[in-house]
Amino acid sequence: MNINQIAKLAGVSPATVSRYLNNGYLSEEKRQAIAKVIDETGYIPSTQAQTLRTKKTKIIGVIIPKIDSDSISQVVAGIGEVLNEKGYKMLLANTDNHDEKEIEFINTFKQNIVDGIILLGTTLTPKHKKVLKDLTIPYVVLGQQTDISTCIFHDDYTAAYELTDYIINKGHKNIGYIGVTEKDIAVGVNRRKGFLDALEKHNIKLPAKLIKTGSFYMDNGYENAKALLSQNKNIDAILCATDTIALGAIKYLNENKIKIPGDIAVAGFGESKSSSILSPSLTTVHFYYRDCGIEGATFLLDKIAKPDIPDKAMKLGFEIIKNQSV
Amino acid sequence: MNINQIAKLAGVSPATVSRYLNNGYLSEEKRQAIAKVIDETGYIPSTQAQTLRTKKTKIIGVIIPKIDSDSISQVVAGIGEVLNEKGYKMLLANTDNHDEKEIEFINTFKQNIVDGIILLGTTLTPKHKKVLKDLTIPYVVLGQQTDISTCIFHDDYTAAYELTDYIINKGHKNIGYIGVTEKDIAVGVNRRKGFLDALEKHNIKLPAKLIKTGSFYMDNGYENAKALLSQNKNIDAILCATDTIALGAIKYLNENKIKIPGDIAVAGFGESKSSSILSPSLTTVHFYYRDCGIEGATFLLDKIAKPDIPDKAMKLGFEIIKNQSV
DNA sequence: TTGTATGCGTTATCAG
DNA sequence: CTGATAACGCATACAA
Repeated sequence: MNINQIAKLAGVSPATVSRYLNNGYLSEEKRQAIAKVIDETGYIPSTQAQTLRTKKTKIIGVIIPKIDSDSISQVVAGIGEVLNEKGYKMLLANTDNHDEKEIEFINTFKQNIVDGIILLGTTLTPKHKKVLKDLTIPYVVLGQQTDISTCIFHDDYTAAYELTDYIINKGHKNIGYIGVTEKDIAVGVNRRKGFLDALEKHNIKLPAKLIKTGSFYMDNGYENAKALLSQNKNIDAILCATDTIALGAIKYLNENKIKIPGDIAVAGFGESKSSSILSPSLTTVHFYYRDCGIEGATFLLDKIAKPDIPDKAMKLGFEIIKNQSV
Repeated sequence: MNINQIAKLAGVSPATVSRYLNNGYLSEEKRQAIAKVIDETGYIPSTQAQTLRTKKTKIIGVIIPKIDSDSISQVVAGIGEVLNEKGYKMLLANTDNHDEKEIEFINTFKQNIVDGIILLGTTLTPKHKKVLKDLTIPYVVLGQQTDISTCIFHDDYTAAYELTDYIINKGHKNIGYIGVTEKDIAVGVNRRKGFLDALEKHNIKLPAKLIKTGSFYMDNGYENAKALLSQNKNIDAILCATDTIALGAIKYLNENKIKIPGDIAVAGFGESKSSSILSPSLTTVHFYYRDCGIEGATFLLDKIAKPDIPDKAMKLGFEIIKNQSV
């Protein structure tokens, strides 16, 4: 079933049917005739052919580092909400934390199959930037600050600074830190810097063995909590770069009957769903993930509609969630 | 940049370039000439035009009820793994638990834009079945049993039966149940039936006010735990249809200083990430979510390649995770 | 082994 | 307001 057959059945030209489908610049009479035929036949226009002509797919590519993460799924939910509402679809690509795959996906996407790209960034290597700059379709970066395009990110530095300040004011001085790779500027660098600067403000010197780095997964927290405790007998708090990592640390502490926060205080970032259910509940930072997705998608669609609107960098706020673990 | 220009630059016909791109039925000489031009120009064939000709998009539509769920994101991760490997892309549609939206998405998808559909089912109404049956492209249903197509699902009934049996054998007799809508056969009906049958085996009669129903979200657990406790003074255990619901119940119990499992035992389904970190850790059921996604995607791609392979129904196993909350 | 010609289903242009 | 016609970029039957 195609537009020609519909035209024939309705006694009009294909062009008129096309008008009916789009602008709708035709007489009431023909409109009804066409409507009737389409209703009877259940005709659906070919998206491919439309795309071939219009160069618009109404599909947005979304690249994420992993799917089973509380924070990321919230961002994706926010994106999906906007896209849905505006009649766009979402092509989801999961890199499983392999950053070369991001480049691969961007290259796949630019093969005319998406109208725009949303990159939920972890690392932005020079190679990434090169590929992105060569992109002719609009894109936004979420979660990382960058000057190459519009980005919407969180105030990781201040969040870490204030959270650390809070922990210190609660009487903790020997604070261990479990972070992630510095290739991730937002989570790896900024959160750690906020932590260190807050310590400095309080004139606390940190021995190197109180700082650990690992993956984004729970076992990082588990293993490095173990390492921190065995290497630092005076340690009285652990700050983890993400809630997931904090969960791993808590698991280790629980298994070894170490009391939280009595023996060791623990805090994380991201306000994962379980943070409020744990006992003691986890002190953490609320970021506006859903809003991040909504803002990003909204801007991207705007940009697609009006390519000349200027790029922007948008920093979102945060909220310290003061729970029982500190 | 299109195939004609490449052909001109390489001094061959467009058809030859097309052959180079596909079967590759040409002389070494021309092959190299074309390769050189493509390399220099960075030419990428138009997916749309290819699709318009071949009717293949290499895109699979995946419809899910919500994204921010441990279990669903695992299934999606499994699907993504397979699709990636086979050069397919994933169009993700999130219904936010509105089942009419599923139908909407199926209708959108069948507009020639996907080669197949994976439906992560919650409810399969007659309307759903009608729309699915009309579908001309292959599809599979995950998480629900159905006879209209290939489905891969979990043994919810036996899991609930054995888990309940375990709870009873641990000395609990006044067990409350917090479930979900019966429109969801797998989670709403089968888990509850397994629960009730296990009680019956032990000759335990259950007053109606020990059974509650609500949403898939934490507040269902929270509110209904409150209701159960206020209405049943002898209650000594609560079985929840999902871990998320159990987390809500635990939150209520914690807030009211009710000891788990001393005063009330709690169990759930799905082995959410936090289940092992909670203290006490949550007794739950491990389902093979990732495998479900992998199996589903693999079968779907097989079906696309060979449309005449027969449909099948595949029931996956489970494992009771005996933790401290019971 | 290669090239020519045609059509996939739609939209845009332009004349009527 | 409407219709004929020409693209969009590619793959394939067929001829060479």
